Amino acid sequence: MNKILVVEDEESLRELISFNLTKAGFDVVDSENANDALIFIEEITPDLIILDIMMPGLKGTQFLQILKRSPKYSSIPVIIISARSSESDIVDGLELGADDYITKPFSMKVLIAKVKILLRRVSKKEDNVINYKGIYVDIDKYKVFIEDKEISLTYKEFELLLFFLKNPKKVFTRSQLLSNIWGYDAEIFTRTVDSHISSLRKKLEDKGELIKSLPKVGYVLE
Amino acid sequence: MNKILVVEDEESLRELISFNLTKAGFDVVDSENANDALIFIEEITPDLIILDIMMPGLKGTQFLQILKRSPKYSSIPVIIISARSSESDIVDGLELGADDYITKPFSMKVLIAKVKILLRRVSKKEDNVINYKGIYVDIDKYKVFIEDKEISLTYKEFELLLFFLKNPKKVFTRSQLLSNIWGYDAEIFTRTVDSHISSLRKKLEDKGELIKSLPKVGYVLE
DNA sequence: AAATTGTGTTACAATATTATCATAAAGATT
DNA sequence: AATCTTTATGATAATATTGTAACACAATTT
Repeated sequence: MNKILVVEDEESLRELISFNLTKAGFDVVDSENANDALIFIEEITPDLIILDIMMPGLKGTQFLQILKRSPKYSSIPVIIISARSSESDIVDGLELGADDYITKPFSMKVLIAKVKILLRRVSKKEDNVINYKGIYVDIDKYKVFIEDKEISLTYKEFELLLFFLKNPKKVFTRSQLLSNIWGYDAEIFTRTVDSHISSLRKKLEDKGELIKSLPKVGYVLE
Repeated sequence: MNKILVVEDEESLRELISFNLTKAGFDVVDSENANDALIFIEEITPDLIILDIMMPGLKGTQFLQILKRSPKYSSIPVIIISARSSESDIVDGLELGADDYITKPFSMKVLIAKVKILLRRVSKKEDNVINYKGIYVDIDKYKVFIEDKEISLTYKEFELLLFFLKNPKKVFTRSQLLSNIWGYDAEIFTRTVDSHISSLRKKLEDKGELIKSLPKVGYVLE
């Protein structure tokens, strides 16, 4: 999730922007002045900054200069918002190093679209994920969430869950599971699978009920 | 010198834009329709495109779609110019993949400032610094700082850290790390990785805890 | 040449995971 | 209902993995 820092002195506008960005799925931190903003940048290193250029105290322009001179943070994209819409204001803002300039009043949808564009180039890698009935698995990260709450699985539990998720509604015998996940060939009589199913079900909480057992056959993820 | 392709059907505006861009030091090619523009792109591969979205013949939107679907040219930045200024027009244009949207009538100075911004970002060579959760790496200088304090890493430790920083939160097996950092078929035991992880963790002090080990899987930078 | 540094290997203790087993629970069959 | 079969699950032992210090050797520096 991308982090956005909103620097705006006017409370109602700051809250409106924060609310809309949060709703759009961003992780928002806001600051009512540029001095605090500099501290936040150190702390959270945002992926993008929305900056009101006219503020009491440290001016937006000064803030932008400081930011753009810092090798550490100069690459963070900045969108300026400003009530001033004259040609020279816009050109000045952009020449200071801002990546976009939006004049007040502005549309939240447009702001969000512009935020997305600027972030598009930064985070282009797509995730390898599976989402099935409230079970969310990020395969590359080895992470599992049930209804947005992360749970921790062991290797075998993870592999087992992943196998079911890749083959939902298909019934597997214990030997099939053993050969696919454990790599065993022989038709061994063992309760090992049962045992792992049991602990997986418990960790999946109510989603555990999605793993059904079919007597005399095996297991399915419904 | 940067090459800019201007796609605009209205002759007077096309000439005005071309004239101003040329005066600003750009190498301009113009096209009065989108079909021709596609040919120019093949021939000259411009660094940036200025596109009127409403044109007879092949529409600007269609042109943009074709462009953005082409892996070869999808990264060329596009500035849309349009008489339509409604919120939905702007959002649609941006979502199609444009990098900016300017409504007619517009200021030439602003257009040029925006062109410069987009070119600045493209021409800026890929980041040679990484800043992640208090770990700051200057790749060219081979320097690593944790919370502004410089630490000294060996070559392998540095490469290992860099690899993790470039792929944060992704889990890698020891073999993956070996092949990515040590080379193709380095005849090396996987426990070597553990060893290096261990020393890297120690040098990273409290940040060392960001490198997590996943039993039976590998390591991740959280 | 000696000292230092970087790297890969090994050994062993500390951890974590997994398989197995015993027993309970559930379901089927008569 | 009684009996038999199958599944669930917790405890525990067995196994596998990981962390790290120690060491050897090569490369580099002094």
